[in-house]
Amino acid sequence: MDWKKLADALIPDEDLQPLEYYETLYAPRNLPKGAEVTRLAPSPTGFMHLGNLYVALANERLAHCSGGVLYLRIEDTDSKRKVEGAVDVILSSLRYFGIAFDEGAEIGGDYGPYYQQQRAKIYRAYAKDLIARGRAYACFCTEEELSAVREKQTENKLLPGYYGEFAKCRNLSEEEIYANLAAGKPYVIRFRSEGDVNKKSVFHDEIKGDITVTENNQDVVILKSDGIPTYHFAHAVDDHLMRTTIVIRGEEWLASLPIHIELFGALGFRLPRYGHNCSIQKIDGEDGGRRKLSKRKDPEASLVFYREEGYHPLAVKTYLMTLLNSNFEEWRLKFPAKPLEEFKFSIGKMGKSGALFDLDKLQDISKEILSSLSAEEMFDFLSAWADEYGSAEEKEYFSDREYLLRVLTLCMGVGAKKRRKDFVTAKQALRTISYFFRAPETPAFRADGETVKAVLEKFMDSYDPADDNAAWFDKMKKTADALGFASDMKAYKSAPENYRGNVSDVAEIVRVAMTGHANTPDLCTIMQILGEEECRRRAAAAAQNL
RNA sequence: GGCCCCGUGGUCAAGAGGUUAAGACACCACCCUUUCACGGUGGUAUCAUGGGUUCGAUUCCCGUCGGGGUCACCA
Repeated sequence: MDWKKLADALIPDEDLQPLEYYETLYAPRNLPKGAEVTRLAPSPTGFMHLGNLYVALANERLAHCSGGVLYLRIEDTDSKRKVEGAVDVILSSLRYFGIAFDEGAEIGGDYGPYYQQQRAKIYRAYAKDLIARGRAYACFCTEEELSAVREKQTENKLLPGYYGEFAKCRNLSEEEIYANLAAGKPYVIRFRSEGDVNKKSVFHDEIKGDITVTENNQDVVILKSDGIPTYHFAHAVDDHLMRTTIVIRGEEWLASLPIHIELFGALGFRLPRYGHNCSIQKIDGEDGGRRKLSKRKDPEASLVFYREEGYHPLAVKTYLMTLLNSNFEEWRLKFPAKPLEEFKFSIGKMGKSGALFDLDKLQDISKEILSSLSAEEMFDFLSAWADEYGSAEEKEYFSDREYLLRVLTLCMGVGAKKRRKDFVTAKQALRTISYFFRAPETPAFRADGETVKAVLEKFMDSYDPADDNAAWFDKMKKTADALGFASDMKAYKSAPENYRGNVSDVAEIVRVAMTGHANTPDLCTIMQILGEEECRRRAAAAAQNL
């Protein structure tokens, strides 16, 4: 068989470059020893998964901790799944979560283009070479034929797929091929595998360690009938030409590693190193079964979720880092003020088993991150969130910068001995401080109406906005004493039956009347911020609505 | 089902042939406290299972079980 001629017939493009052209155009990178070249290779489906960020972070840290390069390649080879604006979703997610890449889609670089659609000629050149060398062939099987074969294989408990005796088009005669072409039958290009599934070998995965790989025997499709490559083929060509040194990807790719190994070999490429990262899981149902975070079932699988809820990007990143490198958390606790870029990320510290998504942990980290912000930084963070997701009312909070800054300073405990950690997300923070902007709707008191009324009346009678904290609290105590509550906590504790309650119960009534909440920062300061007039109005309203 | 990966508290996990088996989150208790938080102290709780190797195994080996992934002209 004249394979050269066949290659010309199957891939008739006349404007293909010889392979040496690409090899010299995309010369090996000139980087210091140990520098890693890693990549982000999302497909533009319009959906960014937490797992995307997880893997992105690992690749980013690996590149930048080694003085290497991180690039972004858009894997847009599936025309059916392509979604308008999806690249923007990718770019904006990476920007929001602070994953900075050095070259790639939208910013360019020496190894582009970085959109696979634009690399079609390159793939076709390499595929043509494979055909000319007898390592790839045209397959004219229809989808129906393929699924019929697969069904039969499953029925007979055979390994499903296109291989060996089931690879009908593998040994088509020259006449048959040209007849099919003349008849205009659509075809795909398949790789001619020389592997044997009975042969196994040990492969070193950077994360999993030594693993057993079974040789590939599948004649996988490398060019689809539209002439666009499949993932496997594009991966081999691109990661070779872009000179990727290490590929960190989800462990769902482990199963196709044998294909990639054979493909790289047939193309004469040196295999990059691989690290297969386990995916983030979630408990499913009552039986305690685990599964991957699912795009369809779990809102928290989507990166949009964290943005809408107003999680600080650094909180999400920090949480992911704790999952990625087991010694990260220890480092963070030791150096709370250091940026996470200073942590020495190590691929060897990546876990082998899939972690369960832990919202509690994320929230704890979020509190800590937010409590480390200055009032101004918090203002900016909240403002940016409100711009995009806040209600009209919440957007109004930002019109008086001075006022909001006072509120934030108090609520965050800026300047106090200890910072407060009440804020978890932007959304929750804005809800929490809403009482600074409007009276609570229906304050819920634990005490009975009579008591509430008496306390509010008595306290507001003596209230003077000019009082300092001590004077203010002194009046709170007087109110307590006058109404049969203990003002002295020790006295109360030794004989609680002698009192209706203690000064904290009295304070709670005023607190709830002012804010609607039983838990707030220092009440005295809140009342100063609200202003005398507003405080009297709220006290009166609360007493009236009982 | 075939193939592959994984298995230390509820969760993330450190760990080593001999340890009182770290730490963090969550939970509980107490302390601090004008409430709430913060903070502090303490506590409950873990080596999936059977068999080997060994003086000794949670650690090494094999089986079992359990969980996960994958078997496309999707990535």
